[in-house]
Amino acid sequence: MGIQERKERERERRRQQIIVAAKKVFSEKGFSRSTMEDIAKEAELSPGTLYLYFKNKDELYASLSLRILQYLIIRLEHVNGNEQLSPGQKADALQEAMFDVYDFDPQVIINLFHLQSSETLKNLSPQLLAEIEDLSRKSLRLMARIFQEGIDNGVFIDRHPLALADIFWAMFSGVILWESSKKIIDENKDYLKQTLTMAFEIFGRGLREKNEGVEKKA
Amino acid sequence: MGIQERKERERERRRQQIIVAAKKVFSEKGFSRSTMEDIAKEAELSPGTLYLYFKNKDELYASLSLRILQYLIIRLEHVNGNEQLSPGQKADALQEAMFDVYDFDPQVIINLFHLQSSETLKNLSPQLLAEIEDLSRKSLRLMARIFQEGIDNGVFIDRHPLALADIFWAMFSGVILWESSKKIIDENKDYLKQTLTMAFEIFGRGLREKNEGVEKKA
Amino acid sequence: MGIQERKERERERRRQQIIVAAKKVFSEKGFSRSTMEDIAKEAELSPGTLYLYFKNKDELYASLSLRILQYLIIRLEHVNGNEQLSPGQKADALQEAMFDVYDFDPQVIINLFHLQSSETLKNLSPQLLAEIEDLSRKSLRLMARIFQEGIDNGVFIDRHPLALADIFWAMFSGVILWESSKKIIDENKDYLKQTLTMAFEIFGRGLREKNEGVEKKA
Amino acid sequence: MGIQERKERERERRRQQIIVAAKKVFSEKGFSRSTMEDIAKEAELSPGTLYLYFKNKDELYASLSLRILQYLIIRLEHVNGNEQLSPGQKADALQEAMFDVYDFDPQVIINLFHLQSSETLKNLSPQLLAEIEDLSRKSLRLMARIFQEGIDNGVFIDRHPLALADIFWAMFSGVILWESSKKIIDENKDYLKQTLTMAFEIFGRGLREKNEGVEKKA
DNA sequence: GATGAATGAGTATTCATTCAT
DNA sequence: TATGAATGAATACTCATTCAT
Repeated sequence: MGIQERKERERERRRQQIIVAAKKVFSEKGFSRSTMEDIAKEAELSPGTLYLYFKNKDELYASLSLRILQYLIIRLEHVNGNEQLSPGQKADALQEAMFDVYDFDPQVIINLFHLQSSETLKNLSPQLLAEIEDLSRKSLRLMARIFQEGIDNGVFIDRHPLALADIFWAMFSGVILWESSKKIIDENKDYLKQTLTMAFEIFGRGLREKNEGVEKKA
Repeated sequence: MGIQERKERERERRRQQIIVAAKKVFSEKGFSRSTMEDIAKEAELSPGTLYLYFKNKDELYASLSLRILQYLIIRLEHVNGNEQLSPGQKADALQEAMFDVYDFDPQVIINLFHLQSSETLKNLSPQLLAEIEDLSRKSLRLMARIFQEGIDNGVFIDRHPLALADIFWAMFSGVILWESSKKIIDENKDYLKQTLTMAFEIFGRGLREKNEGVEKKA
Repeated sequence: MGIQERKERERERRRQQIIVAAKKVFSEKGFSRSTMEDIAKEAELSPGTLYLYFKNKDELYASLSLRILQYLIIRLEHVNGNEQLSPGQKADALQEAMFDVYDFDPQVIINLFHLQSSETLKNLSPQLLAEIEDLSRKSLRLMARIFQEGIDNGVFIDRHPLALADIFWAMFSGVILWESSKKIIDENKDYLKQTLTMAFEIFGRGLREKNEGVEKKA
Repeated sequence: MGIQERKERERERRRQQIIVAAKKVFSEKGFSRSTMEDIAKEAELSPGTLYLYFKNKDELYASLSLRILQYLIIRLEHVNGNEQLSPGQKADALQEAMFDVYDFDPQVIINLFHLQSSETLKNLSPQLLAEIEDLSRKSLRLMARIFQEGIDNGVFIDRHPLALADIFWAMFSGVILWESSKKIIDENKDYLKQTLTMAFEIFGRGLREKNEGVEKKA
């Protein structure tokens, strides 16, 4: 058992070592121009070894996103769990967390986009796919909970919290989060339009607020 | 003379025919999984013919972005040129224009992202590259002018118009526009943070506006 | 008839125009890296036009060799026909002629080599092939006749004139003439060895001649 | 250490295996009509493997020349190193060596010619290029040393040894050696003419020697 | 587990040649 | 005749993946 566990931990360490190397290489060259050999070299391993830890190149790539989602969720849970904070302060803490995510990996945006490609998804194992979907959804809900709380307390204006979480995420990452994007690209454009319309409304209010009176007269 | 002109027009028609086919194939499969043969088939041409009109696969892909930027600029110029509209109405018209851009090609986002990869840029001819940079900058300035006008008229609150244009574009397309992104990725992350901080401030205001009093009390 | 003839002359002029262009391009880039389009551009014609005058790229290339062989034969006939010259003077005149051939086209060597490739020969029309073989043989015989005359007059040492012609040609062009090379490459190595053995003998004699006594003592 | 060395030897074996296959295929079809797949098949390897040992098709081809130059130099060093031989005997041994080189690879001539094409040279790595230049020069100097010795001993007539080496090589291979040819083609034709004039002089002497008196009277 | 040499299917690109105008 | 746009077969080269050691 102890041995089993130690082995498992060792295995996990290797996985992380590879992911870190992959992150570096993908950042520099983009997905399709990075070769498995590049990554192996960066990780100071042989190409064959990579396949002991990841089924294929797509899974390796997807694991980057998984990792950042895990990090994001830890940060979100921490914000949510802090009973001391008012909804407004939580929104601010959320913003802080997002900046840290960005520091952790400035390629978040591109990673998550690449992941959405239906061709990429085909090459992922069902487990990995399920895990990503799960974490995506979870992170969205965690964000949404922050807004929900604000709305419940009458502190935020009354909007659907999930949409707000999307907007927030969109502002941050320049990307509509995985779960939503998938819908957009694969199914229809309505969801995007709703979210964006709401975003623009908020944006417009922020933009004109101070001089609203003037605008109305015009 | 007339012949020269007709030929030129014929040539342009062919280019468009290829671009339309490429757009379709790239949308369906993504860049690296689309082959030149796929595109040729879609365009009902032979692979060799593609190379009479585009230097290589990267240039063909980049031309998609060029095309959408051209369309965007036409729309923006139309909004700007309409003297009838108040700054607020222009902001709304801008939003309309952006939705139309999205209808024109829902892949805008991915296209522009792909374009930012420095590995991709290496394969573009200097002219094409210059043209893209020029149009990117031009579109940003056109958006900025709309906000500038609002600020000058005391209708919008006082922020740097270029940053507002960035935010607007980011909200819409889920992407930080080419000119800015290049800065972010290649140089430093400060510019992004500034823009985002501003975005969050506007967002926060829009979010809490109605109940600001309550929040303050809390 | 007059019209027919004028047309034929016009046609020949075009052929020469193309050959001159081809010579230039082939000299600069070598055979396989020269494209028919390069040649067409150099000749200020369209690619299609080239095919009105030459069956294919190989025939165009072969025609270069044909042209130089024709030039060579004219010079050789002139030397042979001059009754004023002694065999020794004819040998000197032969040398002069060869230098002129070289000035006419410094690529002779490479042209004739390329021509020998059996893969190239496959693409030539039987007529062209026959013509080249004929001219090659003719030029060798013309050279041989000069040596024959010297031998008959007791002026040159007694060797087979054809072999002497080969050696002469080899020295000049750095190449064993078409007829011989073909034998060497396609059939066997004996002919080359014979020729070379004789060449080395002559060379050795010329090299040591002055001090032959010394050498013999050693 | 031992492992490192064994691997290196194994690697060299593979290189030779490929070179041998390439030699065969190139001999049969010529450079441009031989495909990498042909060569791979002949070597009983996959196309990809060829690229593990040679950067590209041109480098593989150039390596054939390298190999023969290496062989030639070994033979020349052996002749030069034999203190037993008189200059005249060394010249004869040189001739023997050249015949063996020819037996080793009857394509020498064509290989070295191909190598001279400036378009080919562009695709070679600087190291390989330097190595070829070095060996070319070295082999010429080794030949020259044989003639130098003969001249120094008063056995050979007094001419520039390098030019003699060129003539010798030209007779043998039907090609003016790389170093010289490069001068000829890229710079000017003077060097060739000098060499040839000297060759013809030697030729003429060998040709007429027996009957020189007769000729002079005529 | 780890290696890295070998694989070979996959693809961008070229270019001799054709043919409608 | 001349054109030159279009063709599409041909091929060098890449790289994810495997497997004997």
